[in-house]
Amino acid sequence: MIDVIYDAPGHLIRRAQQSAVALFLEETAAFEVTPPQYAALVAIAHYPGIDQRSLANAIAIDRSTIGDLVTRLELRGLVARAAGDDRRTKSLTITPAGNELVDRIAPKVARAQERILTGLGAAERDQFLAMLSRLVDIHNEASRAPLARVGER
Amino acid sequence: MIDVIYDAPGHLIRRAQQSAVALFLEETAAFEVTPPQYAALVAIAHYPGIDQRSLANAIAIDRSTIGDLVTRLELRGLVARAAGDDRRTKSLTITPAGNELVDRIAPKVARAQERILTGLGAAERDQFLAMLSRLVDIHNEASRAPLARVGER
DNA sequence: GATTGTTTGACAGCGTACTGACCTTCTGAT
DNA sequence: ATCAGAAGGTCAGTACGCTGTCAAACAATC
Repeated sequence: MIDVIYDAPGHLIRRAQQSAVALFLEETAAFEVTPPQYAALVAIAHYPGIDQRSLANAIAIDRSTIGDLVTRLELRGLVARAAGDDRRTKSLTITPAGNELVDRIAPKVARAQERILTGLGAAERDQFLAMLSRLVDIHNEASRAPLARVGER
Repeated sequence: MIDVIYDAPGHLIRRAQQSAVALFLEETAAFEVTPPQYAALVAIAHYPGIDQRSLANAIAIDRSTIGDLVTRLELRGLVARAAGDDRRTKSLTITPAGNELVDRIAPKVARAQERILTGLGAAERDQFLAMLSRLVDIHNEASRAPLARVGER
């Protein structure tokens, strides 16, 4: 038995991530959207005109990953990319099709998030999420894609 | 504020995974080994002669990912790949260099795992890991790479 | 012993994540 | 007004994770 690995927090987190994604995709299969893509759509819908860098910060995605992700959303007509006032930036807005997709997929996403916590009671869920949030917060700067809420510097 | 995303278990798990990997790589930078590669090395060391499929199952890695991963370890001389008795299989063993690397890197890995839980007290760590293990266990079959310990069917 | 079905490993193709480098554009200090 | 430095976006390269497909080898059945 290689419990050194099975009990390692990092390994457990990796496996949790695998099943969380699997559950998300299972619930939302009809829509062909990945978790990061969904996060991007929601963020763009909330912050119309946001630039790519801020979007990446808002959903904790690496700056060199966000470009391709946006391209895929753009190709599907879910997002529009225009030149910003600052000509270095791209101004992102969600299209009607994108908005409709977000509305239709939201309940499925909620169900997936619900299912991820299957097995924990109500009180445990609160504890678990509180501890997880604390860890994520503490190590926010460790990753190359620290989360920075819109408006923060 | 897009709390719909910030509070979603899936998003928190994704960010936890990002920082867990970052902490691992930070601690073990000198060795140029990724978390999955380390898990593979440990598993091969524990189960000499293991085939690729069983290795993938033992560390919860997708079957179509394990081949490339083993190739990288092989190219670095950390693992040896030979034909198995069953000629479909490849029999994997760790090399002396691989063994030495595992020995030298182990304390760094332990420190990374320790750091991942920074911010939680001793009792909280136990609770957190217990809940995380339970979730991972419940959804084991949801992912394409369910963990199956060596010897299990 | 030939057929059927399963298992192993490999591969192509897509999406995410990160590193490091680059060009363009903007900002701030002088 | 100029120039150094910073910021936004892109790209090449590497690694992981998944889907789907394929050929080779094995197993089970008849």
